[in-house]
Amino acid sequence: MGTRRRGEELERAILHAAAAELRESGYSGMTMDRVAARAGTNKNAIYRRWPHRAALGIAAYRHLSDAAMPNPDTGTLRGDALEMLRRANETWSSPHGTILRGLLAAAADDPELLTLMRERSGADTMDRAWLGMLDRAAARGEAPAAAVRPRVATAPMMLLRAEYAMRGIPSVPDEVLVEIVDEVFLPLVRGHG
Amino acid sequence: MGTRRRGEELERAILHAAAAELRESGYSGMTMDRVAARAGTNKNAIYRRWPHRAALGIAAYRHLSDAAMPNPDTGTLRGDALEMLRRANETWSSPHGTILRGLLAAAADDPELLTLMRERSGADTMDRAWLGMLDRAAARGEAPAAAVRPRVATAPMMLLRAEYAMRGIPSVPDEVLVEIVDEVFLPLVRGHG
DNA sequence: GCTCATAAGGTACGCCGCGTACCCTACAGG
DNA sequence: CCTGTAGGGTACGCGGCGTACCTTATGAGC
Repeated sequence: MGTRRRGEELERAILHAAAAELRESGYSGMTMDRVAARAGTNKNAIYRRWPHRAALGIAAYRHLSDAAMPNPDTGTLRGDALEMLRRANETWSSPHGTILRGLLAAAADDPELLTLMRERSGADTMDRAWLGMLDRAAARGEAPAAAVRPRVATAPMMLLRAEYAMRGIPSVPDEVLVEIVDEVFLPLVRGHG
Repeated sequence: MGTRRRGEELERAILHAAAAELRESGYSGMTMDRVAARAGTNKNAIYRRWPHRAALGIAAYRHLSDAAMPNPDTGTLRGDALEMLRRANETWSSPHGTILRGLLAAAADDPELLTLMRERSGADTMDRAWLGMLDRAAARGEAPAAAVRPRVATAPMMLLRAEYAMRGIPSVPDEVLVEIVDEVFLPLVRGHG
């Protein structure tokens, strides 16, 4: 039977299969044998490309989510912040996020993987978006200029992340997001005046 | 040879061995066979008491750390907060903390284990300590009464936790703790006026 | 077209770790 | 003294990762 796949085509097939496994079984359930079987190939082809399961997991996750970065502009700082948190919450509580958390958990005792993850999960982009948002609010006179600081900008996402880590899993209720904004973020911004 | 250990004695021996393995190899390196060998017994005795590795890990961790809860009273809110963060940072960056993080990572996709962990890791006690601290500050007139809220009280620890999750591992530098206090916690409290 | 290095496919295997089964042996308590 | 219970010893099944080794297609270069 002709047509033996090669190079890029095969690579995409593997990533596709790995992503599907991730979706269905999470990272801890993604086995190399099943990925190989599903991609209609064998483990050799995989190990020739990625050194170990974790690397494949990360690559597949990236392939799975090319999440566009939000940049809301509701006109008020409160609205923008809430919107950002809600989108993040949606992303993280989706199957997507479950996978991401699984990966993170697996990477927790492997610094190398952790940095790989951070690079590829767009955390930096996210932080910059928050800072930009704060900056626009300051320009509108809605926030003191002194509040435009990384620590302030990243605080809400940090809190959301921590909330996920605390609760077992699925989704953080919307009230919590509102609390983070109204009881922490906005007072925090105000407090910098 | 006489003296075959039984019941509680044996149980303690197992926990002791498991704790030692945790210390030396972390959770991911703690194998049942080695725990059994080190305790001078066999896996049967272990599985008769704990249903799986994770349960033993948690029990051993608890056995390992009966961490006393701090309750600093430096006279200022800033001093108290910094002290609390520093102690937490010390705990978490010690071998102890590494183990705890390993356990947490392992428990990440198992809600049952997560709740078990939370119960036993004294997170609630910690939160109450922070709230008490805030309350005393309010009583001294150092903080507005409106700032005495759980979300506010737990924010610094949440941020520290998130900081650990972000960076690969070991210890969060002291400057970060200071930033959390000066750029987030204190402005946040002030902002509730 | 032919040749040949290269990459894919097939398969089996080593290793390790978890959890279980089975049988033997000490020991406590009646 | 006898017996049930719990500990000890050992072996094993299973699954998953990563590796080894050989066979087979394929496309690039002559």
